[in-house]
Amino acid sequence: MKKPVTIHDIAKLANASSATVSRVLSNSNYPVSAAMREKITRIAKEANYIPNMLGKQLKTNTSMTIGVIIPSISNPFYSSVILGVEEIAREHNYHVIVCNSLQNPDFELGYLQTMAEKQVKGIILSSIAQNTSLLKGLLQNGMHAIAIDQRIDEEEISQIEFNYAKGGYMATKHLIEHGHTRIGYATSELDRHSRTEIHQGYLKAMSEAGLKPVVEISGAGKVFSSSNEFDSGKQLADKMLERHKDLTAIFACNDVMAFGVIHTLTSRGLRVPDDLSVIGFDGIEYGQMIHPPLTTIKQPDYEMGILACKLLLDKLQDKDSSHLSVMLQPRLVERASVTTRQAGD
Amino acid sequence: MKKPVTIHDIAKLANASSATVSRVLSNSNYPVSAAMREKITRIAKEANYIPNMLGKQLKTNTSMTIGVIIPSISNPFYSSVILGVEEIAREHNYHVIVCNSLQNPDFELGYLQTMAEKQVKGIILSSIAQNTSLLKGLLQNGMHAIAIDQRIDEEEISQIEFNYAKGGYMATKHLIEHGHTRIGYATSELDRHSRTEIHQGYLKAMSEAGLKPVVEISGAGKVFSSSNEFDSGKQLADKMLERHKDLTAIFACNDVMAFGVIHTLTSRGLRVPDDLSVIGFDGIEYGQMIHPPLTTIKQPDYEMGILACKLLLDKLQDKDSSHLSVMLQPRLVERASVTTRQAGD
DNA sequence: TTGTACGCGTTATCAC
DNA sequence: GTGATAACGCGTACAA
Repeated sequence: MKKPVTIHDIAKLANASSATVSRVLSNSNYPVSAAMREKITRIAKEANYIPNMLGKQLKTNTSMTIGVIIPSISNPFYSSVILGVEEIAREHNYHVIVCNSLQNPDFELGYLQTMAEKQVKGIILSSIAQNTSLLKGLLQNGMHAIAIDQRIDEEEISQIEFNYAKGGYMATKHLIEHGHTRIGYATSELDRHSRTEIHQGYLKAMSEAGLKPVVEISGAGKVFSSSNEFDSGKQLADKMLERHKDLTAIFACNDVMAFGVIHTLTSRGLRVPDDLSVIGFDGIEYGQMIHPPLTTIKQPDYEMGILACKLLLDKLQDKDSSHLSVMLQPRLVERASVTTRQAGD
Repeated sequence: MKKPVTIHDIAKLANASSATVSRVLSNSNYPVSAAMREKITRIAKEANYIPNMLGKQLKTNTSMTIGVIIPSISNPFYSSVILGVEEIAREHNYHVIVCNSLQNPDFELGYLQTMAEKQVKGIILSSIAQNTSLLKGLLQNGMHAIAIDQRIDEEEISQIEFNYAKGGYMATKHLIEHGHTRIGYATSELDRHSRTEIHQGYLKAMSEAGLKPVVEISGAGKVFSSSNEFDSGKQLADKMLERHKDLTAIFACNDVMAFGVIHTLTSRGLRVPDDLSVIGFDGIEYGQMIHPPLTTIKQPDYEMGILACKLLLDKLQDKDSSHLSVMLQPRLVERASVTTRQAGD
């Protein structure tokens, strides 16, 4: 492990000053003679020169890095978001630091702190709960933030929202339009903005149609894991079936939970959608792989990541500090888990 | 956006030297009087001091960052790996930069390069193809690497391997032990080490039992996406059913592909496992959610991430440069997609 | 126990 | 067009 070669080493080899070398190697538009430029470029290549970004970043006060804080990468919704973020980041030579908060406020704070220490100037948040004080301080010190999938009451943060309420409304409406009147809603704890909104959408659609809502809420949501959500779905379906034997459709607050619901129904010998229709929410890829393929509401996850990263980089590069707020719209994905209610029901 | 406060600012406020401030705030064990220590700590807190890691890292030549290069985060196997990596990294105050190569060699090289420029000293690789030259150069300059899920012929790289051959053997054997004799193997292109190994395991088990192998290979694998794998599974199952009408079991090279196989079988009115048994490979969580729950071979993904990160941090911290190689073992997860062959078959 | 002064690798400012 | 030289924020010999 030899000592890394610096611009000074190159300068010596090229009989030039480190200033000139810097100008050439950093693609500055500062005038340098063609001959000198060629010479330095050649020598740098021969010497296998690797620029030390720490020096550059310290000087220019810009780390080419953005951070993303999400609940968990194991949630396919978020992994799609990340994929979108990274695509845009890569195009601009930025790197992405992924932080899984696992819904733990301490982890969130820790990540936020060390991110600031590493001079990360832009972050995309989808997990901050109530720790606004630290975040507020960072914003004043030049940090930029975009919030996705979550409402943060902070003037300086651009928001990429998703119309959860409308999504919830659309899903419920879809069932109603297929003749269903006894529709249950299975949801995890209503502790996040998104959850309450979907719930509201459901209630609104039911109310408009003059139908009586049937809501079943799962116990304290621990750390997100697909298995947990799946199990919740199974349990909620069990409860619903026992307490409301006349249901003809169930709306689950996310796709994995819908998988659980379908699992329970199938296990009990009920056919989906012939005996009961099921609709999910999220639009993850696995929805098409189960039986029957899941009808659901699609959240534009990948596009969300793309948009969030674009907005963030705009903020970082321009001095444009307009803090806009975008609202993405839900889309119904019709597959095969919903059918028109049978006359005999 | 005010100018950030540095140790010099703190020094002024505390009537101390920046050296003393540094010693206190960086938790050095250098002796500082209790009074002074308390004073500096207090003032730093009041001033909302945020250390600039770039300065520290430039000085000490250590970025507390590791990089992970994988094909795609959208593959649940890799997202589990990342979760494991990050858990260990967090415990040691390291950050994780996630790089999705999307199997694109140019992206891989680019990531490797900028990683080196950012003074990342450790990386976990699962995607490097043949670009050994750049990697080799970096290793000589103090970079440390761990390879997972892939064989890299490089003396200086620790490997965390998985016994794919044994996994393939176990899956096939499991079917044979359930009385199956006409067993098809559905696989994506045999372009990765893991793929060829599983294939070999299948062949070995078949050969030992004196059975004739039936292999169907999907066309050129583009970028990984669950949908693509799923579609491959559907198509391969179609082909198999047409060419080999007497099959009683199908082994798919990954779980998502098995989902596709099951989808095709179900669509054709065949019952799984009553008419045909299906076994997968990977052990992703979604396997338990489909119908029937998928019997599969479990790769310890999360544990792989944990182990990889531990090994890497050991390398970074100690000067211990022993390059060991670990081989993780497969485990059969029995669910409900395999059954004993019917007498009438 | 505390302070001074230098260097990490780079870019920016100013002379030439 | 080129070259000294001073920062950037921090850690750390070395001196006091």
